Amino acid sequence: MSAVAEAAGVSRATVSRVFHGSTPVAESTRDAVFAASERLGYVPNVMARVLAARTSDIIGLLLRGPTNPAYGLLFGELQENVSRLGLQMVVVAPSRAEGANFERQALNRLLGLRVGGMFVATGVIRADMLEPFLDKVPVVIIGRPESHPRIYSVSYDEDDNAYQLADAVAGQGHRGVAVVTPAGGNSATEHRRALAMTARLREHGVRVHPVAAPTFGAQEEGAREVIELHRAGHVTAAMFPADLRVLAFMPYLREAGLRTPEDLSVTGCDGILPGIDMIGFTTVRIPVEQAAQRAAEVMKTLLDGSTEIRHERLHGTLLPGRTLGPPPR
Amino acid sequence: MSAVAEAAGVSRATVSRVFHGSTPVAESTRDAVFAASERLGYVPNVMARVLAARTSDIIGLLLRGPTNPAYGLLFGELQENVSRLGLQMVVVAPSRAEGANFERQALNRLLGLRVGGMFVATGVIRADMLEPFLDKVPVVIIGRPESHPRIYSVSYDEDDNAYQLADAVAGQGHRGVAVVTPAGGNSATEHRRALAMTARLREHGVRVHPVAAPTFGAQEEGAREVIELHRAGHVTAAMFPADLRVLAFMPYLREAGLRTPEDLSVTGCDGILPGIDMIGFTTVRIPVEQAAQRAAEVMKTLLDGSTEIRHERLHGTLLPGRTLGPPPR
DNA sequence: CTGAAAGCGCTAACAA
DNA sequence: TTGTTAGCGCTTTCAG
Repeated sequence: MSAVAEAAGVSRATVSRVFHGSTPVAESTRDAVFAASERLGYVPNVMARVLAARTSDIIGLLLRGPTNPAYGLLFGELQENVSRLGLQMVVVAPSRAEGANFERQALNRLLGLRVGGMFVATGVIRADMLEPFLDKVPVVIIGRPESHPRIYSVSYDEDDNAYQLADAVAGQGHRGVAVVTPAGGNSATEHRRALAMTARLREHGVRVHPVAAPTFGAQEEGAREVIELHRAGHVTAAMFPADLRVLAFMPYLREAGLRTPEDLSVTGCDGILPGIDMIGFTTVRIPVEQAAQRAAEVMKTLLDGSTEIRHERLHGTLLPGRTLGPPPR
Repeated sequence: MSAVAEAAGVSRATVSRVFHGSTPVAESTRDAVFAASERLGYVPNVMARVLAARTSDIIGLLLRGPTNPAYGLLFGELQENVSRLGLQMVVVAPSRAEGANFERQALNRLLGLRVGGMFVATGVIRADMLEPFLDKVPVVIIGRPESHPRIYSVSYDEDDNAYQLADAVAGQGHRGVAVVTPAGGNSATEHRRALAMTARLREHGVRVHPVAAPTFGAQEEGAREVIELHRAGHVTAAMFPADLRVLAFMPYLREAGLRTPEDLSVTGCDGILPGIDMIGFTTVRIPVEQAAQRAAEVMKTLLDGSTEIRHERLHGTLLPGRTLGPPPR
């Protein structure tokens, strides 16, 4: 910076002003500074800037499982929206290699960077873990229903998603349906979806057979039970709380010599997977793009001093596919 | 920090030592410091630390298109490997909203953070753009063939991938094949794959019909031409340089009333998409996990002072699927 | 509109 | 093993 200042024949303070200053700078000086920094290849040191300014326009994203296409999409969309608003974004992902409280580690990594705001898109960090930082950093939780009175959240209306699917299944005339139901501790979202599906189906007078799917990460959990239920003539359709689960289920179906929807209808949820339309899943598409946009907008207002806290819920849209048909006669 | 120091009855330097110091600290003092910082909720300021130490163990990842599942997977795997080696990682993604040279912007964001090392996983940043920083920061390019004498790279052997697929297609007895060939400026990788496929097919004595696919992002580019070529009886198979392109092609195929592989065989490349096996694409699976592992290991040695530069190429494995069969008679 | 000077929170010799 | 003392590169009053 001193080099640039010297080359441009001004003080360091002026260089600073040219780059970020609120104070006006003479056109000529500005040009001189830009020219000099260009020539010298000057890249401002963000660390020093943040340290001195005690504030940062870098906002952090705590992202669970970038491997999951739904999170990948969220990342991409947030990035677009955030930079459209003139903010910067860096991302950290928790890693199991970081030990027991690995999500905590990732959170600290972000906090250590003294980000100016935080997006939290992970199921496991609990709201009260964030509490100590609320005074220092605006936080927006994305994708997970949250009702903390001091934390803004933008999430999906999972109940509505489930209802849409349940209505579609019931509407086809199915009277016995398997609902794969993951434990709450593993995926709050999937758990909730499954419960909502079950409730709605019952309202329709459908006989529901819940299938437990306790293990985290084992997407095929419950597959055999579903097949059994079908064999025994108890169900003509199976509802899964996530597309990836349907995907994992298909080989079992094929192995059992069954076809969908002729023998058994199946539905998923998410609608994000590229090619989902090709495979033809009946599913609900969650509005990731919209969530990203809202989250970015909200962050902006929060950074601008707003203190209004809301918990927004976005609606998904039913994606009719060929895996849902009427029950076999 | 001063607060902690005071509470623990030591100097700030000692607090610093307890947290990161190479110098030994008495057990008792260490405990006192930890106790105090726990009580006061002290989170070290990474910015200040980096500024003072002039070095950082945070390594940055410049990631193109997190929306693409292949990049998402790379992100996830890198994160695991990196933290297993005791390093931290932050990620930035270029955003088109950042204007013309948006990749440049993202690069600067990373440089501004004064990361201790950089992974570059994006097709567009040219090696010579990185040159000015090579002295300051070790750089590892991932996924893109690179031969810069000062930049380490870990990439996929795209020629070999293409050969495997071409051999499989030729082996089925196809004598006329369409190869969708994107322009080099858009995706160097896909361009290279297409050229290699073409060359290999020709070695097998196959008649190749290149189909230009100039537009970036329009995955369905070339679809109609392929259909035409088939209609005219020129080709019995179509090779695409990426799975996503195959995916985009399928609706056209269906619309034309054609089936695969009975009427037309198709192959892709990447093998990353969840459900790819279900769809049954014939493709090559690129070894993302292995690339991530190597990249992390290499980064570690580079940070430890190694200066050895190599350009590693990893082999993919053929994923036979049901979209490739013998030509119709 | 611009310069001087005082830090931001921390590390790294150098002494003790 | 610990404290003292300079900074790291930048921002921000406060005067001019």
